[in-house]
Amino acid sequence: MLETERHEKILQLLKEKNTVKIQELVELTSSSESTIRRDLTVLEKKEYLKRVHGGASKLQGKLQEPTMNEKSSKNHQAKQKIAQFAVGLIEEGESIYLDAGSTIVEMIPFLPENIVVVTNGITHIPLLLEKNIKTYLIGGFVKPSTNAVVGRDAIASLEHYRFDKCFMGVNGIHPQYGYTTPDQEEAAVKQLAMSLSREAFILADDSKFSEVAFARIADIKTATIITNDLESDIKNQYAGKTDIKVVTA
Amino acid sequence: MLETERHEKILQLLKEKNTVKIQELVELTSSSESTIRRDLTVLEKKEYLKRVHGGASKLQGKLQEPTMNEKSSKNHQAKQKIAQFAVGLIEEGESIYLDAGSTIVEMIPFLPENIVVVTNGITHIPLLLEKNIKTYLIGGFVKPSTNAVVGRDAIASLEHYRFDKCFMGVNGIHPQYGYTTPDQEEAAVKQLAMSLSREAFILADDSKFSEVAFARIADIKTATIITNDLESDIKNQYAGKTDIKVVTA
DNA sequence: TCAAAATCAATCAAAATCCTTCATTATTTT
DNA sequence: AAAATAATGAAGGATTTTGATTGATTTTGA
Repeated sequence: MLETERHEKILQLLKEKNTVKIQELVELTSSSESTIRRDLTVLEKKEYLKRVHGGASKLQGKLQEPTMNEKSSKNHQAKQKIAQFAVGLIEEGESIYLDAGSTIVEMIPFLPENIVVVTNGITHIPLLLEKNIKTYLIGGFVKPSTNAVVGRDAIASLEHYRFDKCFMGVNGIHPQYGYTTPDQEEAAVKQLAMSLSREAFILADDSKFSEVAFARIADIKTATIITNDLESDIKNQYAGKTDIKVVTA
Repeated sequence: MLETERHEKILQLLKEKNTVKIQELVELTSSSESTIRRDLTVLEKKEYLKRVHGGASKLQGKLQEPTMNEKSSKNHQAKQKIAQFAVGLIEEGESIYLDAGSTIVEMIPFLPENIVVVTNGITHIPLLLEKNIKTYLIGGFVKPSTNAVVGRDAIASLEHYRFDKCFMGVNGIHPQYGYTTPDQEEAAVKQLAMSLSREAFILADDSKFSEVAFARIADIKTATIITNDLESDIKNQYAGKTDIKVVTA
């Protein structure tokens, strides 16, 4: 691989995440640990980043609130673990639907090349193209707040496709009220995408459990949940109602 | 193959990708590794790019623009004038189709708010949203090199809409062969968008006249051309065949 | 604090890329 | 048309990059 191409990927990921682990970069670039270490050394010398034990971090003039940092990075780590696990379920040659949103975007760096991705998330596109993944975009109204494509035309556009697997973020998971999200139009798109998939997966950290948002997407049993460690009383609530895959962080 | 033709291909790809591998260029130009290496050496000396182990990368900062600029910056001013004139044709409340591509993107800063825009250019989206313009995106395959949405699904997606006006970039304008562009799939999308519009406008600087590219979009008379100053012999060629609006720069 | 685990730096052989040279093929000039 | 000039592709050895291994260092968790 081209030296600068790898450097760009590293800096790109760092831009999104503030900190990166060596192992992530090894997988992202499919090169060896040694190579990544050498890259980091070079990039540090050029003052593009700061090396830290275990990886590298953004180099910024002012440090942010340490409490904020600690919390969000922990949350972020959980998200990444979940995303990485989700990608592990994908097999070569499959066609995949990726929901718009920050939960799902974490999957992209880990995706294999030989798949077809359909998405309604415009912000995913550059990342997908950078990975040389065949990418299809749903047509329709672009919701300004989230850069997600929704509405009547999005529904019609979706009907053109069928998926092996789809991956969704949601705002609420509840044993009785099912999966929910605040926006009615996004819910409709998610619902249809799920019904067009052989298998549906919900990615959610533990904070989403027992929450209920305005618009209902689907019943709890229509998807497999991928989440991080759960408290045991929550686990019991869902026992037998649907598959839950727990990623231990 | 002509030397300059290869050089242009190289620079073109570099523009899109930031970094290119030798092997990519070998395939793209179907010439040997040696030749590509020689080309890169030449282009580096002219400060069009930077060689790196494995290929070449864009040189960033100030150098890249000004060297190119004898041609490009003059060209850019013309493009802007043309774009501004085109926007002047739009009236409040109209529904507009904007083609993907660098010619059309120049229009966006001048657009009024109270219109509806449909586009197949993903890179236009953030600019449009920033201006609070109601934006619809065509669905379909995302062409990596141009970030344009094309293909069968794009065609189907387009059929949902009707436009008051559409604005297009093209690569060739010829009195006999009409409007042409290098990519067959993009041509199909342009063609349909034009036929869905009450009025169609082609934005083109004078370098596009008398050129012919691979894929035909439409006959010369199906659109109004917006261009900068033309030499009089060219003007005569088109006299009576179609409307030409000339923007004096 | 200490020991186990993880991460790191240094080294070296293998692989990939690069440069030089030369014969061959195109293009231009005469 | 022939000669001169320029561009091309292939082959070899030189150089750079890479990945694996080793032992040193740092972090982690009891």
